[in-house]
Amino acid sequence: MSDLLQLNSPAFLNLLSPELAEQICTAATIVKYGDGQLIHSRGETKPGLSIVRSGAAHVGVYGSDGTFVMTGLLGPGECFGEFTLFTNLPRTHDVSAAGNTEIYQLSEPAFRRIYAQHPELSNIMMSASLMRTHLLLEMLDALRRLPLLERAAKILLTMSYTSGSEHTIQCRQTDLAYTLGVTRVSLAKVLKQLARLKLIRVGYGKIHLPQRDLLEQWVDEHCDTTPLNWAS
Amino acid sequence: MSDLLQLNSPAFLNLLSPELAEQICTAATIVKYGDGQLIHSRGETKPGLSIVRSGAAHVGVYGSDGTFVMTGLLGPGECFGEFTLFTNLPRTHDVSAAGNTEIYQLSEPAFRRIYAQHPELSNIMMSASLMRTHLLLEMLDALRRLPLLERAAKILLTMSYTSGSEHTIQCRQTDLAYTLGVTRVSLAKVLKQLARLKLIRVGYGKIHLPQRDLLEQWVDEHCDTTPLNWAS
DNA sequence: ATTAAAATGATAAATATTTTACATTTCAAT
DNA sequence: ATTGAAATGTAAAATATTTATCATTTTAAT
Repeated sequence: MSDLLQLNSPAFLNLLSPELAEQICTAATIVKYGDGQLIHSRGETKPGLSIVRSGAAHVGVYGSDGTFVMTGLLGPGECFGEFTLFTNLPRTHDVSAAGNTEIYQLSEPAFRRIYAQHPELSNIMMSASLMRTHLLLEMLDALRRLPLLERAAKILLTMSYTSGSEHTIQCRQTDLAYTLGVTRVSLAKVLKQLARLKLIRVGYGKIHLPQRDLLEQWVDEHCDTTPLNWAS
Repeated sequence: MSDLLQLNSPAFLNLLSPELAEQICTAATIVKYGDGQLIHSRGETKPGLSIVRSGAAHVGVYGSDGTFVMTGLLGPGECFGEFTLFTNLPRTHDVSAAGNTEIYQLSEPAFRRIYAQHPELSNIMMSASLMRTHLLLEMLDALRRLPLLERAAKILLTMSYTSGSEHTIQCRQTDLAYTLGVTRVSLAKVLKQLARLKLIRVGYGKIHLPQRDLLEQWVDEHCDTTPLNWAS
């Protein structure tokens, strides 16, 4: 029970009061994307807030050789694009749909209007952003400190939290490998090990987590950081 | 000129209007720390905002074996502790002084008062937080994609941006190695290479960057991500 | 049902990294 | 100036990862 990852933060949309959530969804346009379709590109400058309505979104960067490095997988309720609203900088990531996906697209003016009307929104966005920072720091730590087997388990678990679906993670081994900073060959090896441990099942274009609690427990036991005493 | 790292974001304190900065510094207590002294510990719950006044702060986590994994180096004007103000969670990192260091410690009530009085503060904190997220994503990318030599160069450069001193980075090779996710032996090897390239000079407990522009240029040429066209 | 494209499975040689061990240098305290 | 602790320098064997191929499985489209 010690792991920071377990502080499974609720998605942005669920942090809002029902009224505010309602208002935002109403003000937004719902846009549908097919599997693999590009939602936003790195370099775009048009600002706006996006929230996953259904499906999931892959966030990452295309290298100059065309390879895609995934940095995150966002499920329903998760938002992205805040960066464009609070800094005058272009988008830093490519975002594409994982399966059929609906996105609430909120234009900058609409966002500003709501933001001005609801002072509590700033606190919520701040807390969401800080939570994300925190997850990133955990991910960095995993990347640096954990052997590949543990690293893979931990990141699969993290992804399952934000992906929306508890038992299936939609992504190719090639992408996962890049996310973990290793080659597909190395990844395949550890996936097989995790499968032997009955923690996952490897599918075609997806990884199944038959019982996430088991994976949680395993990660907990094997990926120690100094336990935080949340009660203290 | 393509690299995201080059978007050398100003420190928090410098984003504030002079009046606001003044008010914050006045409201805060200045606390002095000697080299290596602990400023905050992971697990602490007392909230508050800290800003480096002089010197520098090492941010990281102690593993259960006592080893320290540094995740960042903060110089004058940089802040930390926002996490404790916007989430009800304990501190997630250990922070210690690198050399003689002065910290502005702003209590939660003082922060809240100023925060309520200055609506623009929320935007600034948001933008600072998002910038940090961004740096972390860059760091993650470097960790995953770049060979050790390039990775080391890039992270040294990043550290030089936030450390306050342009030409010297205060940290032991052991810490740097952990930060890069490799052993000291591997790190030493690439540091020697970087030194041969005249990009750095290795000291005792510190690394010198005689000409940061040279390092910048080298990183730019060797650590390609798809260039962002900032002008578009 | 057949087929082609996409993804996974698997292997071996080449390369990189870690581990382990010990030598040397630097710094600060006497 | 001397000394001990802390940090860096270096080397070789053991281990892990990548690279480069090719085979097999799965999926979706005809």
